[in-house]
Amino acid sequence: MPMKERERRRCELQAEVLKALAHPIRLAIIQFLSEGERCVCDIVEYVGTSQSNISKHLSIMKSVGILSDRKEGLSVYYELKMPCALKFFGCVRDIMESQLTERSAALQ
Amino acid sequence: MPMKERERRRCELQAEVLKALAHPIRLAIIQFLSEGERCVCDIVEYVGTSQSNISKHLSIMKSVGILSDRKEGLSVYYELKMPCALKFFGCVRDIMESQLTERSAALQ
DNA sequence: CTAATATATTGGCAATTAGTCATATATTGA
DNA sequence: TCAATATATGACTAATTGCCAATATATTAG
Repeated sequence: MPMKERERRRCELQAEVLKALAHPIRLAIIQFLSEGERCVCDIVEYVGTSQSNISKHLSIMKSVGILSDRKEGLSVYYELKMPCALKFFGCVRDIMESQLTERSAALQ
Repeated sequence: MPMKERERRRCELQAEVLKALAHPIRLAIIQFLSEGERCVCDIVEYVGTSQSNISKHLSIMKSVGILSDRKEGLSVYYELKMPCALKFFGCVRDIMESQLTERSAALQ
């Protein structure tokens, strides 16, 4: 039997959050923020791309609730609101590793 | 200090896996497969889009190791290789709910 | 071999996304 | 008030993604 409308909407909402995670720069930011809140200038230095680019990625993650921000003087500090994301990355890493294992096994 | 090259590559690989998760139809398929392996025809019926569309989504997920497949006669059965994904969805749901709470609080 | 069925693939187009550059906004200090 | 600094936003382009329709491939039955 076909899926329910309610289920469909739930998937759409989840996909929005996941899309906001699914970018290498945004993952790097999350990784960096896992150590604690940081100002935009430090994130720019760490990731190594333009300030406007970082600012856009931050606003994408903030808009879905992954990050929160706090202004202090000229600086804006961002904080990770989704510590569980880090656990998940371990799971993603397992997938990647088993993939590598399979690929190298296929080469034997 | 700027992030290391190795770290950058790790983020790129992780982003590939996350991108393969970050689509409403693909999440619906994962949800469906969490109950056990299913053939393509059943997935098509459950999700309710074209067969070619489902087939493409399946191949995207298979290519990054989220799914595996097994052929039996005319049918191809897909299986979820990433049970941890389901745990993560609980975390995503928390984010979504706290977002809703904040939004409705903002309306008060 | 031929027809029927299940699945995969291809081409083309519309929509979305990522990045850059330039500019706007906000805060602070002089 | 003015200059300097940190961050955000808007316009634009290039690249990517998602979908459909049509077609290709593979398996089985007869």
